[in-house]
Amino acid sequence: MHQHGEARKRGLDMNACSVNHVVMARTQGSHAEITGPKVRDAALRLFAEHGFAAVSMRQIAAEVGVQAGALYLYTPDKQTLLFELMRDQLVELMEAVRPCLDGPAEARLEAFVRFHIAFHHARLDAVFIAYMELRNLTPDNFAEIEGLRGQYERLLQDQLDMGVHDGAFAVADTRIASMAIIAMLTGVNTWFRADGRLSLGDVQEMYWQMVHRMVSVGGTVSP
Amino acid sequence: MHQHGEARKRGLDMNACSVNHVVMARTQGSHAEITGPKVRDAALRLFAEHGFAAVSMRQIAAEVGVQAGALYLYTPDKQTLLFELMRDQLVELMEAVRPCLDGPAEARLEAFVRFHIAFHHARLDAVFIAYMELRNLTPDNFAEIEGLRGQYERLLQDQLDMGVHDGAFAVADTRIASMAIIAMLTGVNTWFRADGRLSLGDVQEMYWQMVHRMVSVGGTVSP
DNA sequence: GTCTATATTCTGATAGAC
DNA sequence: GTCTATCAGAATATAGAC
Repeated sequence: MHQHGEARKRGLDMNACSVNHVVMARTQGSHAEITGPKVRDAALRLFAEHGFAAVSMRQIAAEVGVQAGALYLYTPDKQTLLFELMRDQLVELMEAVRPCLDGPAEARLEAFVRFHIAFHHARLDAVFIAYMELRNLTPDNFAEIEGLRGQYERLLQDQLDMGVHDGAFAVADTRIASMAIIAMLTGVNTWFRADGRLSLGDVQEMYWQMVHRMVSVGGTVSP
Repeated sequence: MHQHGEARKRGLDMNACSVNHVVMARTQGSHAEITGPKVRDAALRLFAEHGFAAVSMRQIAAEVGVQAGALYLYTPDKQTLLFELMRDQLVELMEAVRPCLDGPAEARLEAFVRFHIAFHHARLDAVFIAYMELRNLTPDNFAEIEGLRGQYERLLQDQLDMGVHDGAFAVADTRIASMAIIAMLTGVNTWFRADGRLSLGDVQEMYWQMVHRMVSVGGTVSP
C-alpha cells in the first residue's frame, strides 16, 4: 500500500474505487478502471474540437486530471489512441446496422436511412473524427479504417442492388447512388441540433422521403 | 547588386526575373512576384494533404524553396495564410456561380448541380481545406468564412423556394433539401477521380437525375 | 528579398521516485 | 498507477546581415 500514501493522507481508502466509481478528485492514486475510459473520452472530445494534430498529450492529460506521463499507461502513443477511437466507432457502426438488413427492399432502405441519421447524431464527436482525421493515420492504420468504411458503404450498395433486381428500385448506378445517399445522410451532422426547429424524427422522415424519391421506379413514389 | 552575388556566380542576371518568370532554382535573390503565389500554392497543397495544424512553416518554405523566415514577407502569420486561402476560395465560388442563376427554375437547378460538381472537382485541395479546417480558424475569421458559406447555401435554398412557388418543384422543407443536395454534391470529391470508370459529365448527369427526382412534383420527373 | 541565427515555447515520449 | 523531472527535437516568429 506504500504507493497510495497520498490517498491515505486524505482519508480515502483505495478500495473505495472499485466499490464506488463516484470518487472525489485527488492528485495521486490508482484509478485504472476509470482513467482508461476517461482518456478515451477526453481524446475524443478534444480531437473533435481542435483536430488530432492540434491537440497535445498534455491537453488530454489536463482534461482527464492526470499528468502527461500517466497517459502512456493506457496507450502506447498518440497515433494508436486516434486509431482505436476510429476503429471502435466503425466496428460499433457495423454491428449496430445489422438489424436494418432484414425484410423487403424498401423497408430495409428506410431502416438504413433512419438508422444512419440516428446513429451518427448520437456520436457527433466520433463521427467527426472518423471522417476528418483520416489524413493523420499511418498507412497501415489508414488501410484498416478504409476497409471498414468500404464495408459499410458496400452494405448500402448491396441493398440498392437487391432492390433494383427485385424491381423495387430504379437506379442508374448503385455505386454512385450509395455514395450520394451516404454523403447526404452524414451531412445532417453538420447542421442538425436537437434543440432546433425540427426533431430528429422530422429529419429522419424528410430524408427518407428524399431518398425514397431518388431511388423509386420512374421517379414515382407509391402511396 | 551586392545582394545577388549568388545569382551572378551562376551566370544569371537578376533582371531576367521580371522578363522571364521561368527561372532556374537559386538560393538567394528577389522573387516577390513569383514567390507570393508559390507560398499560397504550397500552403494549399500541404494543408490539404496533412492538415493545417500538422504542417509547419518550415515545410511550406521548403516546398517553395526559401527559408522559413522569408514566408513572413507574404503573410503576417500562419493563421492568416489559412484564412485567406479559404476566403478566396469562397469568394471565387460566389462569383463563379452567378451565371447559373438565370432562366426557369428547373434549368437553374440543373445548372447549379452541374456547376457545383465541376467547380469543386477543379479545386480539390481548396474545397477540402474550406470544409475541413474550420476548426483551426480564430473566432473572427471563422465568422467571416461561415457567412460566405451561408450565402452560398442560401442561393440554392432561394432557387428551391422559387421553384416551389412556381409549382415546378415539390419540396417539404427547402432548407433541409438544400443542405441535403449540397452535402450530396460536395461528397463527389471524396471518391470521384477523372481517370476512373466515369467521366465528369457522366457524374454530373447522374447527380442531376437524382436531384431532379428528389425535388419533382409528386416524385414524378417529366420527360 | 532572402538568409542565418536565435528567442521562446511547446512537443511526444521516457525514467525513476513513491 | 501516478507524479516529477527531463530529453531531444520542432514549433512560430523575429532580428539583423547581406
